[in-house]
Amino acid sequence: MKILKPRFVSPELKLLRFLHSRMGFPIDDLRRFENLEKGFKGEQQFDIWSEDILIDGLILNDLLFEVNNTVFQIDSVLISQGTLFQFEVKNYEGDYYLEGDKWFTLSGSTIRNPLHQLERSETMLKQLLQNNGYNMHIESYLIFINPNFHLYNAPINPSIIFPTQLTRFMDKLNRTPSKLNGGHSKLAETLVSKQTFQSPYKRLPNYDYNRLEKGICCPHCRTFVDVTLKCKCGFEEAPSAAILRSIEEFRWLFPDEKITTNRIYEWCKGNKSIRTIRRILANNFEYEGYGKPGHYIVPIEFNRAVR
DNA sequence: TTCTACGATGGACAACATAG
DNA sequence: CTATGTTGTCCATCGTAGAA
Repeated sequence: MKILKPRFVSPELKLLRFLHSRMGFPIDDLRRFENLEKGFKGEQQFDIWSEDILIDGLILNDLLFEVNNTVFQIDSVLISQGTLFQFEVKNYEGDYYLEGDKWFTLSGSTIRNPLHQLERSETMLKQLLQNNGYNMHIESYLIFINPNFHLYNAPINPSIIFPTQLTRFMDKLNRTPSKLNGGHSKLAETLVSKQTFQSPYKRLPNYDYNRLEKGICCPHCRTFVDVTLKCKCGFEEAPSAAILRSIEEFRWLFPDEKITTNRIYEWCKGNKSIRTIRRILANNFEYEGYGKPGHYIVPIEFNRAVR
């Protein structure tokens, strides 16, 4: 098994992390942030689990497509010789129950039926493949990755893989006969190239520069560090690395703002002298202009998703 | 161990470029 | 013109790696 497209923190989650350390969130945004964070943890767990897939196959993670003006996302795809496996990973924790085809948490709040979500993406995926001249057999699975998940009134549905079934499901996957050829790589490339991009900025809470807390955040625990750049969590960082990381955060949060020495000095809230900031900027980036309109050219690592 | 040299840092200040 | 922001230079201080 080969991972053709690894999983990264999504731009939106990245932005939310940057923002969350610097401002309070309205309750809806906070929930959304926590859900994304939890979902990502689940996907990471799934990635660890999927390392044991030993068949000749290709894995593509986090695919985002648009078919018929509808956007859908797939957590993970495994291309084998005869079958394209689609995995929707859920990191649900605790007790849930089913009434008919309605899903509830034990406290009684209703959640979106993940099976509908799964069927929907299978339909769309099938169509996407057909549009591109493929007619591959698709199998979709809903993977509950968290061992502390339980579903009362669970139906007998082979598309659902509960935590206790993960090992046997893996065995089953590994018994899938599979020998890939160039066509499969072509299919994988097609899928990667047919992706769509969504602006990560649309669904963020409102924020403005003046109301964000300034300073340098520890990349691990996301709390502010003091002038020593030694975090309470034990993480320690070289000055230039810390400043460059902070510039990166600023760049993500304010893609249209010009990067100047003073701006970054203020953003890092005097953790380092303005002279040091300038030196680090000058050592790492091109400078354009002079005086008031002068600024550094800091490349942004994503260019299709901006705005 | 102590000493030394060097690079990184930071303060002060003058010179320069541009917006308004 | 002034205000703002950047650059370059000079110089003192600090921490540390390597020499003595």
